[in-house]
Order: sequence, then structure tokens, then C-alpha cells
Amino acid sequence: MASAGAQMKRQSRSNGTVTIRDIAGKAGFSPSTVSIVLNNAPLARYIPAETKERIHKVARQLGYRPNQLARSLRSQRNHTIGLIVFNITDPFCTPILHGIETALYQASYISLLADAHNDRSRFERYLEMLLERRVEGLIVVANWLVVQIDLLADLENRSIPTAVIGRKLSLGAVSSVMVDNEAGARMAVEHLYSLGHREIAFLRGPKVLVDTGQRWRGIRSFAQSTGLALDPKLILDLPKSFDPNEGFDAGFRLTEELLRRKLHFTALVAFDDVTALGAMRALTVAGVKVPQQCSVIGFDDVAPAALSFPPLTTIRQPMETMGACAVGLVADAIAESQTLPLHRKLAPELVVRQSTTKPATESQ
Amino acid sequence: MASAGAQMKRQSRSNGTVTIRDIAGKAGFSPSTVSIVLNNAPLARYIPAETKERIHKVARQLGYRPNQLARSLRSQRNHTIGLIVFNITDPFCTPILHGIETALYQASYISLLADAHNDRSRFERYLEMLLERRVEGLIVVANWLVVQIDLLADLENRSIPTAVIGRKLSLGAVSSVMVDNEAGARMAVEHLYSLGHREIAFLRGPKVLVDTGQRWRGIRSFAQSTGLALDPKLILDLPKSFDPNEGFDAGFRLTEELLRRKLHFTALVAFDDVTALGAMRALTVAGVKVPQQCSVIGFDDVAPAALSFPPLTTIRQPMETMGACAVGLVADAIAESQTLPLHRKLAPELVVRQSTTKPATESQ
DNA sequence: TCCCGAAGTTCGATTTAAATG
DNA sequence: GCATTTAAATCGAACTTCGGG
Repeated sequence: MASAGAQMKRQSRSNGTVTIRDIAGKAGFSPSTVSIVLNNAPLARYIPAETKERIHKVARQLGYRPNQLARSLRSQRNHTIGLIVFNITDPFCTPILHGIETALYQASYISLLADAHNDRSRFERYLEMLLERRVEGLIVVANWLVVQIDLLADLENRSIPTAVIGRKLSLGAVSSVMVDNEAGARMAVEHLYSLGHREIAFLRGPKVLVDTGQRWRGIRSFAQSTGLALDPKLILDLPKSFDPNEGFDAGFRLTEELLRRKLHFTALVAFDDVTALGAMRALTVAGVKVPQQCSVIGFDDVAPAALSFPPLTTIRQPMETMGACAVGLVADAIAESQTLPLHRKLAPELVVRQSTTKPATESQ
Repeated sequence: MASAGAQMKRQSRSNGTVTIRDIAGKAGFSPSTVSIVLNNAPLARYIPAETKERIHKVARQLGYRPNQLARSLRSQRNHTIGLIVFNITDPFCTPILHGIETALYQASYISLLADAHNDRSRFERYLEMLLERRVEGLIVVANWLVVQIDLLADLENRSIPTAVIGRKLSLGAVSSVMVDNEAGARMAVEHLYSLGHREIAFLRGPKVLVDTGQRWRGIRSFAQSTGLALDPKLILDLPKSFDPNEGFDAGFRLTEELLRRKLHFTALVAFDDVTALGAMRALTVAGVKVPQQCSVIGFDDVAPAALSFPPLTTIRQPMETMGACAVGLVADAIAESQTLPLHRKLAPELVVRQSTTKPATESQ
């Protein structure tokens, strides 16, 4: 009777999920044995092949699927990392995500995705959710991030390995992965300079972005070393914006402005590709031929850059590599439970397409 | 072997995480009481404000963060849905993800992201991982999906609410969200027809995609009802491909082919925007002006469509809405534990930009 | 079926120590 | 001691039950 009652205890599970106990019951062994066999734990050495087969067979029959929640609770590991992006619709974000995802898959991790929409409170809430779920690591894609994320350093980050892509936090144990903005910008002007351009317009990024300053520094240093004159009238700044996709309109308008002022320039360096596409449109609409009458160069090498007409010359950020690199940093930190932050600065690459050429021999 | 920490019943936790017991110990109450207070459970009615404050204060001091793994194990809910995409670099995918993410956030869900890379084994492994993590629902973004995903229907789907975006499975309890491809394609030809075009070229999609057949049906039905002649020589098919981004090259080459054969057409309907951009490039390179000498229309309205020159006229899929819709279906199914599959077909929208116009009065 | 709080069971799995022959 | 198996403790939280004012 007593045993019967005990058996009744866990009978049909409304849930429909199969537990290790169900297998134990049907196979005639204890849950411990089943666990040992299914995990091929050290103790499984002593278990006869017959028993093992039996258990495996029943597990297969019942369609057993181990509950990772329970397993994680016990093992304190869940093979999950949190992935916070600051705007998933940013074309710059996509290849990074791809790189991250591919690297995570190989490392048998999976990611909890959070899009902060460039909003601080949303970022904070997501961060809290991820921490409550006990993610083992955190990757933040901070491209075009306008809000401050110092809380990453403040908060609790001492304990959980974190990497930021596109930013470098001065405080805290946060690793970072960035492109070498200064070198990239230098490559851009250098490309135009070596083609013969001397009157170059610049659409700089919004001041709030770190990239803006870094890239400008690269341009200035090149100008100084070669004696290239930077005409202040040809230097415009993109307005602060929370949406990278607005760069197109901004680039369009700023270029219109340059043309309206009848300023003379044979080439234009845009802050990024989307801005460059906007600039190209303004030039084309105004009857200025790209690249014959004006060369245009972008930055990033996002997907639309190769699809435009003419295809855009640009400075490529190794986005997939950056994603993979961040995963590497976080995965290593988890494996070795180290906390010292590492900072990677990756090299950009000049991609010459058809939006740049030598300046026309005689004026515009 | 066993460290001192392990022997001491429950003292400092190397982990660093604070448990409900730690609070209980420090506040001088039992874990049960702490749990009741922190969750404001029914029984908390009887607990004096003083006790509550004390417990809350200690929780705050210690930086307590409830372990959702433990909570989920107990409650059988984890507020997580699995999100499988078939290629995150597809520009079509991005706005859908955005729509999904926004809707999930409002519903207090978070998503486990999986990119199947259009690979069946990878899809299967991810599916397994998600099920083991006991996701409450599943959303599959099946755009440009070449592999079969019948396993969704087969497998275990009876139990977990699932929605597919961009496909409709005949079997199983899988809900679906699709654009009305037939209506969309009809709108595209109708737009060109009403502008006066009669010689129209078509770049159809790969045969393996369901969308291809549906869109072609829309075009045929329009042609029949108006008497528009469809010249077989002007109808080409995109090759099978596992990467939607290859559509650009394919569109380029097929259009080159049309031009090389000296075929006459005043407008071109592309399978999707990326293909259309490829076609526009081929036309432009060949000296055919778009839209003056040849109109081009796409499908989808992905981001690059608005950035091209000329900006692309296209049939817009309500991608964000589709994402939100899928979330709605899944969330409702979870809440009401219903299993009957629902199928939503959303209306497309004609977006007239500048790649289409009236045909030139006299031939090409 | 008032007030206050604690003890004990449960979720599903892993792992230790221990019990059999 | 060895091969074979299992009871019991554990992970962290929630909830049911119970015992004194």
C-alpha cells in the first residue's frame, strides 16, 4: 500500500515533459543511476552495458530532454551570455551580431538578446533582467550609443565578464573591442590625398560619439604631416541623433548646404557610409557627378555601401571579427575566471570601389 | 580536497551572489518569510510593516537579485521565447527582429536568439537547445528559407506555441504570419501598367521559395484580367541560393542578359529589393536611364531601397508589424494555453519613389 | 479562517556517501 | 576491496502547512 501510494505520487504529469524520474520508473532503476548513465559520469564505469542500454532506450522512447534550468541551478552554469545592442536596425550592427552568433555557436553558448533602443532606462531594465537570469557573460554592442553606460562599470560588473564593442570604458573591469578609428580616418584622407585631392570637405560625426573625435584626430594628424590645408568652411558636423539611420538625411542636408554656399571641393569624407550615401544623393541631385566631379568616401562598409551607385569607396571595419573577438574575450574570462579587462583595437581596411577617383584636371 | 568554504555549512559564497537565505540570516527571519515579503505574496498581509521594511532594507543592502533559474524551475515559467532566424544579415530580417523585440519587451519577455544560417543541422541543434531551456514559445523568421522545416511540425510542437514568419506549414499546430504576396505582386504590375507600361520584364525568385510562386500567381492573374501580355522571353528566374544578399549579383547578371539579347522592355519587376538594386546597376552601367528609359520596382522595402539612386519604388512588407503579430500570436497562445494554429496574412503597401515613371513616348 | 512566523515540500537534475551482494 | 546501485543532500526560490500568540 505504502509503495503504491508512493508510486501514485508522481504519475501523469499534466505538463507533458519527461523527467529523469519517469525514465527511472520505467526502466526500473533509481534517478541517480539514470543521471549517471545519461551523463556518462565517472561512476558510469561500474555500470554494466546492459543497464546502460536499457536506460538509453527508455530515454529515447520517452523523448527525454534534460531540463537545463534544473541543470543550471545545480551546476551554476547556463552557457548563456547576454547580448545588448543599441539599435538592431543599424546596418552596422548586423554583421557584428553575425560574428558574435557564429562564435557563440562554436563555443556552445547561446545568447539572450536585448535591444536597448538607445534608451537608458531600457538598458538598465534589460541589464537587470539578464543578471537575474545569471548570464555568464555580457556583450554590449555600443555603436552609435548616445547614452552613457557607466553603470556597466559601476553596477556589479566586477563579477561577470563583460565586453563592449565600439566603446572603451575608462572605469571598471570591462573589456573592449574597437576599430582603430584614428588610423581608419587617416587612411581615408590619405587615399584622397594620394589621388591628388587638396580641397576636401568633411562631414564629421555627432560630437557625442567617441568615434567622431578619434577619427578627426587621425585626419588632423595626416593633414599636419603632409601640409594639407583643412578649410574650416568645408567642415560640418552631423547633429546629435539617436538613430544612425537618420545619417542619410543629415548627410544629404549638410552636402546641400555646402553646395548652396558655392564652396569648392573635389572630394568629401563622410563620417560613415550612410552619411556618405546621403551626400552622394545630394551631389547627384545637384548635377555633380560622383566620382568625376567629386569623390566621396565613407566609413564602416555596411551592406548598402556596396549596393549603391556608384558603389561606395569606404574604410571597412572588420565587424564580424569584432564580434568574434568580443566572444573570445568573454569566453576566456569565463573559462579562466579572470577579471582583468583587455582592450583590443582592430585594424580597418581601405575598400576602393567607384566613388573615388582623381580630381578633374581643371577646377570643378 | 573539500575547501574550508565547502565544509562550513553556508558561509561566504565564493560565487558572490546573494540568496534569500543570506537575507534571512542577516535580517533574523526565515527564508520563507523573506520570500513572502519580497514577493508581496498573499500571506504578506499578516506581516507587520516593521518586519517588511527590515527585510527590504537588508535585501537592498546586500544587492539581492532573485535567481530566475530557481524561480523558473519552481514556477514552470521563464518568460523566454526562442527566436530562430535564417540569416541575420538579411536586411529583410532586421525590421522583423525589431518588431519582435519591441513587442516582447512590452510583454516582459526576453528572447534567446539563434541564427540557423539556413542550415538544417544547425537549425535542429538550436531547436533542441531552445527546447531544453524550456522556452515558452518559439518564433521562426523563415524568410529566404531554403531548407525544409517540417520538423517543427513533426517534432514536439504539439506542446509549445510556435509562429513562423514568412511561411505557412501545412502540418502541425504552427501559426504563421505572411504578407499577401499575391496581392503585393499584383500591385507592382498594376502600378507599372497604370503608368502605361506594356512591355515588362520579370526577374522571378528562386523556385524553392514559396513567395516566388505566390507572387507570380498575382502577376498572372492581373495579366489575365487586363489582357497584358507576358512575354516568356522577358521572364527570368533567380538561381537557388542560400544567401539573400547574393540577389544583387543575380539581379545584375540576369538584367545584363536581357540587355545582351537586345530585348525590348520599358519596365522591370524584380523579385525583391536587393535584386532590383542589382538590376538598376546593370541598367545604369549599360547606359539605360532609370526611370526615364526603364522603370524598376522591387519588393520588401528594406533599408537600402530608400538609400539607392534613384530611390527604389517598391512593395512594402509591414515587417515590424509582422514581428509584433507573431509575438501576439505566441503570447496569446501561452496565456490561454490554446494550441489551435492561427494564420495571418498581412496587406502589403505600394511605396512610390523615383525608380518608376511613365514609359518614354517613343520606344526605348 | 485573526496574527505572525517557521518548517517542510517541491521544481529537475547532479553528486556524495553509503548500502548492497 | 570490488562491482553495482541508491538514498540523501544540494542548487534558490515559492508555496503549503503547521504551531504558537
